[in-house]
Amino acid sequence: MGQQPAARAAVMNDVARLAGVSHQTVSRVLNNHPSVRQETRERVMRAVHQLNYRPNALARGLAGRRSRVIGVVSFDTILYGPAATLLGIERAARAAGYGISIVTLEQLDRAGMRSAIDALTEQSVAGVVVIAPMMTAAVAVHGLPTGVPAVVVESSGGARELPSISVDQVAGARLAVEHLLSLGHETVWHIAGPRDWLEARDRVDGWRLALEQAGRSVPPVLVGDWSPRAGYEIGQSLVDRPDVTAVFCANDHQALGLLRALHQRGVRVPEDVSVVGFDDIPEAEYLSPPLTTVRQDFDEVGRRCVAALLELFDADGPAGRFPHPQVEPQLVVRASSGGRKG
Amino acid sequence: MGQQPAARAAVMNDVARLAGVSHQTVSRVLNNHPSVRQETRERVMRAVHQLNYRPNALARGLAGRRSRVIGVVSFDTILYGPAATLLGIERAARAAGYGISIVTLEQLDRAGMRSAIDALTEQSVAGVVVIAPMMTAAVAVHGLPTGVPAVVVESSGGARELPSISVDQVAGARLAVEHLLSLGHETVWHIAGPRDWLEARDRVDGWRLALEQAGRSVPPVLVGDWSPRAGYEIGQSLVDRPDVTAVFCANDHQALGLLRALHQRGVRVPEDVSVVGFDDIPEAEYLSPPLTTVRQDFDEVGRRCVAALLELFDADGPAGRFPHPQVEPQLVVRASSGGRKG
DNA sequence: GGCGGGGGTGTGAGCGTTAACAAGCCCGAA
DNA sequence: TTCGGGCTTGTTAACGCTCACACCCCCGCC
Repeated sequence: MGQQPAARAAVMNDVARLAGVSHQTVSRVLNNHPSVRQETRERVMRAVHQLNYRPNALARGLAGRRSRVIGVVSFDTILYGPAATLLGIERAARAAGYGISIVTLEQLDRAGMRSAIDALTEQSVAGVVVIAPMMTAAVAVHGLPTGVPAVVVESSGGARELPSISVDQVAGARLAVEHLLSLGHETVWHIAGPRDWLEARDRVDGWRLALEQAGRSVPPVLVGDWSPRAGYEIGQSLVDRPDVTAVFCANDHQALGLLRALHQRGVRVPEDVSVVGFDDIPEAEYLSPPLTTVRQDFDEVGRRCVAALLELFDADGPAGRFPHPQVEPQLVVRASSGGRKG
Repeated sequence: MGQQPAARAAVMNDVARLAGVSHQTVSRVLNNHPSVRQETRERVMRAVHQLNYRPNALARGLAGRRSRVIGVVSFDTILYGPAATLLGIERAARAAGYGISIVTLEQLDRAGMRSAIDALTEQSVAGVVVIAPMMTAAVAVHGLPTGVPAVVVESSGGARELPSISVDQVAGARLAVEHLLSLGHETVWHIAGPRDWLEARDRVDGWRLALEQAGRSVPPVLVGDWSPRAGYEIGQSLVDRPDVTAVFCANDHQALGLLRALHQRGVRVPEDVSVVGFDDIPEAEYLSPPLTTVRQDFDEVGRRCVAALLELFDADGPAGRFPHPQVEPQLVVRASSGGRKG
C-alpha cells in the first residue's frame, strides 16, 4: 500500500467534504447520534474508510468534556501483584474503549502521589485508578483534585470517601491458616509484608483471627518486605526453632526465599515444615516443592475497577454504591503443605 | 485545605488576568521563552502558584505540534523482561518530562500491532516505543503510519528502517556458554525461547557460535515458551540422559522449571548438572540452588529508548545515528553452575 | 534629528473536535 | 389551508493552548 510520504492525515472536514455533508454530521455519525439518515451515515462511513480517517483524541478531549483515557497510578510494577493488576485494568479498559496512561511512583509519599495525579490530570484523563495499597497512599489519595473520578485498589480500611476494589485479603489469609490447621499443625507462623501495606495488614489480621478462632497461640509477627531476600533471612532465623511446623507467607516471593533457607539447612518441606504463600505467581507451581498458595484474580480486579470508574462517569455525582463487594481469593493446594510432623 | 467544590480549574487566561499580562506572555513564561523580562516572569509565576494553575496537556498538544506523551506497545507485561523494560522506559520518560500511554497486545499479529499503533496515534503521542521482540512484531511495525517517530526494543535483525535498542543477546549467550565450558563441561545444552522471538533466536545463535568456536558438538535445540512449565517438561525429558551435564536456559523462568524437574528426579545441581539462566529475575538469587544467570540492564534499555526517541524528535527527518550500540549483558555467577561431574 | 533594530509584549488566527442552537423539510392535525 | 412538531442537517461558538505576526519602546547610529 502506498504510504503517502508527507500527506497530512485526514481530518473531519476532509471527510465531510468528500461525503458532501457538514463536519457536524460526520461527528454525529462517529458518535452514533440517532438522528442521521441511514443513507447519509453510509456515505460518511465510506468517506471515512476511503481517507483512512482517525478522529483526533486530543481535539475530542478538548471539545467534549471527557477523554477516553484512564490514568493508572502504580507503585512497583515489577512486583507480581501490581503488574498483574495493571494488566487486568489495561485489558478491561481497552475492552471498554479506553486507553491507559501510567505513572509509576518511585517513592510513596504524599508529594509523589500528588504529582502523579497532577501529571495525569494535566493529561485530562477521564478517571484515575490508584494501585497503591499502602497507608501512605490511602492518605495521599485523600487530597485528589476536585472532579477527577477515582477508584482505589486496596484492602479494606483505606480511603473511605473513594470507591475501592479489593480482594478479600482477610479471607485469603484465613483460607491459608485454616488449611494448615486442618493438616494438624498446632499453630501457624506468619511472615508478613511491610507494615504500611494494607494488604499486609489484612493478611496479618486474617491469620490472627483464624488462629484465635481456633483457640491457638499466636506467634509473633515476622515482618518482611515482600522480597525473596526477606523470606530467606527470616527463614534462617526460624529454621532452628523446633516448634515451627507451618509458615504462612504474605506473598509467594517471600515463600520462595523461605523455601531456600529451609532447603539450605536440610529442613524438608512439607515433612518438617509446611509452607503456604499468597498470590500464585506463575512459577509457584514449579518451585521445589510446588507451592501451596492463595490465588488472587487480578483480571477480575481490573474489570471491577474499570466498571466502577465507568459507573462514576455516568453517576457524575460523588455517589455510587459503595462499598463494592470484595473479590474472593482461592486456595491452591500443592506439595509444600502437608501433615504435621511427628 | 478548602477544596472548592465546583470551581472550574484555572486556565491560562485567568493567570494572565491576575498577573496583568496577556495569555501569550504566560505561555512564554511556561515554555521558558527567552524574551520575557525577569520581573514579568516572576509576576506570572506568582499568579500560577496562587491559582494552582496546571496547563492543559490536551490543548497544548492540539495547538502545538508535539504532545508530551510517549506511547508504548508491549506484549506480555507479566513476563519479567517486558515488565522491567516498561518500567525502565517509564522512568526515563518521566525524567524527560514525558508521560506514558501503554497498549498491551493480546495477540501478536499484524492487525493487533496495527490497531495498537493506531490507538496511540489517535492520542497524538509524540512517539512510540515498541517492546515486542518477535518476528511478527518486526514485520508489523513496518507498516507504521507516516510521521510517528518510533523506536523498537528488540534484538538485531528485526526492522531495519527503525532505530532499535537492544541488549546484546548473542554476547549474553556466549557469556553463559563460555562460563560453562570453562568449568570443564564437554558441551552445553540449550532450552530456547519460542522460535519467533528474536531474543530467543539470538540466544540460540550465541550459544551455537560459542560451542562451534570451541570446537564442541552442538546438541539439538530444545524449544520452550519462556514458562516454568516448559522448562519443567523439557527438563523431564533431559533428566535421563547421562551426557547432559550443563544446560543454558534462555530465561530464568525456564531454568526454574528445569531445576524443579532435576530436583524431583534427585539430580543434584550443580554436582550432576549445571544450570545457567538469563534475565536475573529478583528471585534467581533465592532459588535452590541460587541461579547463575545473565543479567540485562533494563533501566539502561529504557533510558536509551527514550534518548533515541528524543533525538528523533529533534532530527525531525528519518535520519539519526543508526544502529545504536547494544547494551552489554553481564554474567552473574551463583551456585547453580559448577565443575563437570566425574 | 531621523531611522534601523532588537528586546519585550499583545493580537488574532488557528489546531480538530463537540455543543448549542437554528433552519429547512415533510408530515398530520385543526 | 395553516400551523406545530419531529426528523435531519447546517452554522457558529467554544475548548485552552501555541504560532505568526504586528506593535511599541528605547537604544545607537549616520
